[in-house]
Amino acid sequence: MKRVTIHDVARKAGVSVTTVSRVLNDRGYISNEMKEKVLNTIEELNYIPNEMARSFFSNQSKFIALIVPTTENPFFGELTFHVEKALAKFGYHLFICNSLNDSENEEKYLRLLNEKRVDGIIVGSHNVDISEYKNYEDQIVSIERKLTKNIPMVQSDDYNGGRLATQELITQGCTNILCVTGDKNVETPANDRSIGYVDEIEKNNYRKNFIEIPFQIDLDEKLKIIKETFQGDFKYDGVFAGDDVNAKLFLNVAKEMGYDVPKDVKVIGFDGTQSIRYLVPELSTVVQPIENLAYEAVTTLLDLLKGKKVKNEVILPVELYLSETTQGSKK
Amino acid sequence: MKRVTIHDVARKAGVSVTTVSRVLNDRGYISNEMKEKVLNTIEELNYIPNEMARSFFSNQSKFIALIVPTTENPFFGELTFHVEKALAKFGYHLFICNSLNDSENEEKYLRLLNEKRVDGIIVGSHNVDISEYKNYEDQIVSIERKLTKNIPMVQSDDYNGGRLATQELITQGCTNILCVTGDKNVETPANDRSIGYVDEIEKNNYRKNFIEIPFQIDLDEKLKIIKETFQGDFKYDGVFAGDDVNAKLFLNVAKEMGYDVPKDVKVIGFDGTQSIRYLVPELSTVVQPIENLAYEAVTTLLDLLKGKKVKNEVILPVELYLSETTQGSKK
DNA sequence: TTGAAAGCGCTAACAG
DNA sequence: CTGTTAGCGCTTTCAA
Repeated sequence: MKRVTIHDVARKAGVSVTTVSRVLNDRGYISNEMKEKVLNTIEELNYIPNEMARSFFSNQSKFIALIVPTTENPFFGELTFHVEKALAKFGYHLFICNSLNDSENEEKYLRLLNEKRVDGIIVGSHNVDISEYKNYEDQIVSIERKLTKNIPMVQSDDYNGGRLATQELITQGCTNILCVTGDKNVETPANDRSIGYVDEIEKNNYRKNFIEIPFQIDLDEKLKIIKETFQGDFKYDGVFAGDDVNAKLFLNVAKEMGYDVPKDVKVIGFDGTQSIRYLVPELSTVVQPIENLAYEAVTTLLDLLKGKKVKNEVILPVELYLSETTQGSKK
Repeated sequence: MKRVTIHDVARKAGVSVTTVSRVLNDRGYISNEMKEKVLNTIEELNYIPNEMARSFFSNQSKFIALIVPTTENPFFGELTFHVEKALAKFGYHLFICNSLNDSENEEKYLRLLNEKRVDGIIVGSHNVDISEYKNYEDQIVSIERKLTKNIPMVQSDDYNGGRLATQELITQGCTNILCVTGDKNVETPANDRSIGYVDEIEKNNYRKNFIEIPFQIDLDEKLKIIKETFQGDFKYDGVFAGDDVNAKLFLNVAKEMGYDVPKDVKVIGFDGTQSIRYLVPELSTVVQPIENLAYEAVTTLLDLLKGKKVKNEVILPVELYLSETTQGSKK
């Protein structure tokens, strides 16, 4: 069906398209009489402005891309939700890209975003050669990921989160604590979580123990890695699990192996998504301010696009949420 | 910065813009010589076609909207993920709309989608007066929601899922089974889940018991409704929970109240998202084929847009996944 | 206070 | 096989 255009409105109202445009955008001088006439005609014809034409003309798509490994993961799922909400508030729309942490995917998306002329990009993914992003320095913000010196980053206070979690385990009497990390060769503030762990462990002269579980492998593989921890004597009495999914997988394995949490081993996760807090309420965890992360990333990016000066780094505080996996049942 | 356009390429290559366009789209006759010259220039100038201009001209945004209550919910989160994947496969992009099941939001989105000229809409939301959607009958497909007679719908075999779950509970010895439903006055195939329940219960001459938990209320309110079930004597020995989130909330409350699952009461959920299967592996549930739902919805919609004849209803089979909440620990 | 006309980047008749 | 030209729907000079 043929859509009604600004010309149709102009003709019907007996005015010029310029006048209609003026009414539409509330710009320039218009007599009330004209304005009303146009408004009525718009209503009558049920005219809906064509944003594609506007975008084309103004050279602004009003789309912001969010690149994440996968929205299937609760953390990125909720992040996505809040980013969309924040963007909508400012009249922008979300263009979601699931990179699956595959650099080829990510490059394809980058090309696509370029073609689509998205106005800006928020990166929460962990891949691709940083060089690719250099070309976009004036329209990128990252979340929990350092891309280049110049690209602003928004992150949680990962270091402090690591410390809080480790401290708590120690306070609860743990002396041999395992720290689960992600890919160590990806430079991300999430690594600071283990630095926080290390600092607390060293302060107490305990032993440091690590296992590495790359984020992008599938859940069965993660399970396998965790199970290997239990081969031979399982000697840890505390686990700082890096993220909540790992933490819960760990709980599952521990249960299967007949270990009692928190009696035999205490566990603290990281992220504290709403899904986890309701679906796995027994899990103690470090809660990231996901909604704020999203909001800060969005506002920082929009400021950047406006040419404003923005902070190179925004660090938001985390909070320890304690439950049964560290404290025993609270009944 | 000024972007390089097709004109720049044409000028530099010493050809007409038509020729460049032909190369770009691989249309019409071009000599290899020309083609190569153009291709080289494109490379040299690092020319990236402006999709906004193309969309504007072709009147196709290549965006498909997905309207869901909220991607925070694991089911819709995973659905969104798979819809994006399917769309990408066919060269389309996702425009995500979180309606929060608020009809005002949903109408605002509808207006926006109209302005943005999205090519089609997939509705997985549960709100808004159906009348609103009538204007889009030729470009809408719904998932698990009947909108109008003419709008194609893709759904799981909810009825059979309800039967399977109820049967299983009965087989396991339950005689007084509670069925948790959503909003009964929203017409959705999810209601067929309780019809399946009813049919099985009646076949066995047991008592029917219902509680209603609207989807859109927040999780604390859901918890409250569930807790009320436990006021006075809790008399059920089986629960068919409508969806997995409700099921897990139920498990949490039962545990808190000192009930043993599955000894005192057996529980079966519905949805079987990957999140749930890994984060709450003990939960027995009816698994929906989420990825297929997404894929069918996308292909049906794209066919519809091409003017092809499409099925008015696609029903995909579900599968019962049995675990500890019905069968006791499997150790 | 209003309108005519140019132009955003691209594709597609149409002509050569 | 290649180029000229018009036009997609809108906004914005510029002139009246």
